[in-house]
Amino acid sequence: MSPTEQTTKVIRAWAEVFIHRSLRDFRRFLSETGLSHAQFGILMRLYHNGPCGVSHVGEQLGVSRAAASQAVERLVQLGLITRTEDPKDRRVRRLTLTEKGRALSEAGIAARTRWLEELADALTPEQQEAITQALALLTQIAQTND
Amino acid sequence: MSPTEQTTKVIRAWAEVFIHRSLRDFRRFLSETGLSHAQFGILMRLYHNGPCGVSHVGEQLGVSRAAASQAVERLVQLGLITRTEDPKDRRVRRLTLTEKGRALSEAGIAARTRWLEELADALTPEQQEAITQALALLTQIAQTND
DNA sequence: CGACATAGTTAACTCCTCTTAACAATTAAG
DNA sequence: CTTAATTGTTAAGAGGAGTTAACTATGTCG
Repeated sequence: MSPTEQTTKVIRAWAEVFIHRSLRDFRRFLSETGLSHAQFGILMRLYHNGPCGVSHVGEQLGVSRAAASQAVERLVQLGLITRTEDPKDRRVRRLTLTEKGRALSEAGIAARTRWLEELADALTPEQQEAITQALALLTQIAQTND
Repeated sequence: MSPTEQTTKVIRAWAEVFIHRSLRDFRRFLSETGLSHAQFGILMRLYHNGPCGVSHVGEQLGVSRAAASQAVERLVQLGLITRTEDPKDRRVRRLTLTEKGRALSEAGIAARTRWLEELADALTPEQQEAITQALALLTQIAQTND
């Protein structure tokens, strides 16, 4: 069963608003911190999925190992991640977020979600409840469908 | 009244999923079309707000007029927008989407929202209805609060 | 008209990030 | 052990996209 035309329309309108607002705030965050989009992408990878090697970062970003290595180097110099030797395979550099890196990751997430949280302020408790249930449902289905 | 801890948690989880999925599909779209993020941003500006001048594009992107002019030049060469003289003020180059540019804008929007539409497929009609109402409400409030 | 402001373009330069290629270190396979 | 594969780094160079400065064309105002 395909979504109705009405549902599709609502979804697209919502997506437009979401992307527009999130991106605007996120861009400001990036320019304040001086990080590039790709650099923050690496932080998010480590934040969500834990430590990994340099090649893995490159694959996720769709760039060569060399480019990934260079990007990692910049983040290390900024004190956002650390490179340690993996005891199981000493060829691998295990990349881990520092405290500073973790804090910055969370600040970035907050920058993208703050507008939505503020939006929730404007709702009645009943509306908040309905929204919460709807988003929780969508999130749950999305995570199992990924 | 601030949103409850539970609401905040749900919102953040939802935002994470939304950004992750949308960005992944959108990145693929960009690499397939060969457009940069900023270039697509110009298309979206024209798609949503109609024709405008070069300086206006620069302001929105937060770059100099020169940079905007160069970006516009690339889009013109790609056949995505046209530059015509504004009859009211002949200094101004009126930037307009071509048919190709409009189609590409819509394809980009679709690329970012398709996963969500597919998600709606997996819902019961009652769930779809609840989601539709919730998102419509959020969209409406967001647009008036912007 | 004449001085100044505004819209856009172009040139020269810088910065960032990518690529390929060569390399070192480590592990896996025959 | 020897050879091959894998992980990561480094160097050299290409390209994208930004900046400032100079310039043209047009509009505004005293």
